[in-house]
Amino acid sequence: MEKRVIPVKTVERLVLYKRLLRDILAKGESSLYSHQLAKMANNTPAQVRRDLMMIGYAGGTPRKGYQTQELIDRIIQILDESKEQKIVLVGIGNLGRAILSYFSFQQPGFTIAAAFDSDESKTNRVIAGCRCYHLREFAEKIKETDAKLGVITVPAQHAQQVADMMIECGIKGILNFAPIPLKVPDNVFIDRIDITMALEKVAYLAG
Amino acid sequence: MEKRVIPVKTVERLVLYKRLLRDILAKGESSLYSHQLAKMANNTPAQVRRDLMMIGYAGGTPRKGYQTQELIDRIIQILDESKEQKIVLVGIGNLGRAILSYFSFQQPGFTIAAAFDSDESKTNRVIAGCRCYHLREFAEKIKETDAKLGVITVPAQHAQQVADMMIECGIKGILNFAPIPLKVPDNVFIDRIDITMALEKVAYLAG
DNA sequence: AATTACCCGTGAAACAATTCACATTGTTAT
DNA sequence: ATAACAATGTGAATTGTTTCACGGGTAATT
Repeated sequence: MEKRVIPVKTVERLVLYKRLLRDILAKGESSLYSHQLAKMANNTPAQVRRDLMMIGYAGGTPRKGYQTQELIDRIIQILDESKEQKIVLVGIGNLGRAILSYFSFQQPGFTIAAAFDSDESKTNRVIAGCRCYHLREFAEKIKETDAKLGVITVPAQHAQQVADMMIECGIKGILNFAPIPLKVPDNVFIDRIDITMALEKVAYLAG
Repeated sequence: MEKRVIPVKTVERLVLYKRLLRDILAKGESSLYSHQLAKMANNTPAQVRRDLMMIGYAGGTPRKGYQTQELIDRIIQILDESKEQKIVLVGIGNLGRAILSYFSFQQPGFTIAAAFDSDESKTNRVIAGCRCYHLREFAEKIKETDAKLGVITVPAQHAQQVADMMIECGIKGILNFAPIPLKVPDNVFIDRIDITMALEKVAYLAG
């Protein structure tokens, strides 16, 4: 019985659907059609229905659409947001701080449990409600917090060793903002957000 | 004679290859094999060769590999980095400021020409070398700078109207950090970086 | 109650991306 | 020289993703 039957692309859209559905619900719409969700998600009704099929949801009724709340519940159940996810962040530069602020007062379901840097001048304080430690305390703190997710916002040349350290300490999922791909074992999931690449891509494709 | 023959995925990898090749060159390696580049890019030799085929490059020699410099030049030529790209950014919050700092003292080829916000307390000053104006000056300043790319770092509920304004003013490529898809005409290219979605994805796939 | 219009669920088709596999060719070793 | 090798370039096969199209069912209308 395995779970990786849901393609990554579909997972991405499910996260989006969940947010859009919450907006819908907040507007008082207790039901909706696939074409409405598609319009908000910038895709097609067929895509929406296919995605819901992927998670084994067939609770729509032909003329009435889907029940907003029920659909949200189902997606949450699939994405398994039962527990509050603990995150650790390494690299308290501009981007690291921005992410700390970003998550401090939004994003239910996620808490950044601790942040780390190798620069003493950035540690032993609290930024956006998050305690900042020196890297040497990493192993210790990660045991205390039991975090399973890591965010890397250090310069490229240190990213791999930070990832290695995280994995060593039991981190199972990493979001890497450094502009290089990192090597991780198969049992660790890693995703990269490369802002410069995104801009170069936009520059090229806008040309 | 059109250019959109290169798939977006390939463009992304080309940007990466370019950076990796520069590192290679800096290390004094004047030539390399597809499998070496593949290892650094976390993909396969076949993928590398296929990507180079997409840009019409066939300058490799069977036993000797590719000439690093020549390959870099070819990629740069395809990505067309001849001119310095002017960018405008809207939304001087934590993330906006982080991106301003990020680009101020790195990223050759890109300059953030101006930044904007609707909050008076954030404007009329210089952050990371970038002048910050009130949104009402947007149209005027964009004409002065002749920027063609825009970055959106405002909250979700204002993102669409900011995009509309950008397009109105002649912006052709947009990088959107707000967590909702935006509607833009076909002649404008838009890409989205959704940090929360990325984290939710990592959380799910790491589970 | 029959008719109409609409929308869901899904098999099949179309399309896109990646990987395979091999002919070709330059390099090295004998 | 010649043989053995190693790497390229690419057609074909495979795998993954999106779109099409239609059967079936539900609600509103006549």
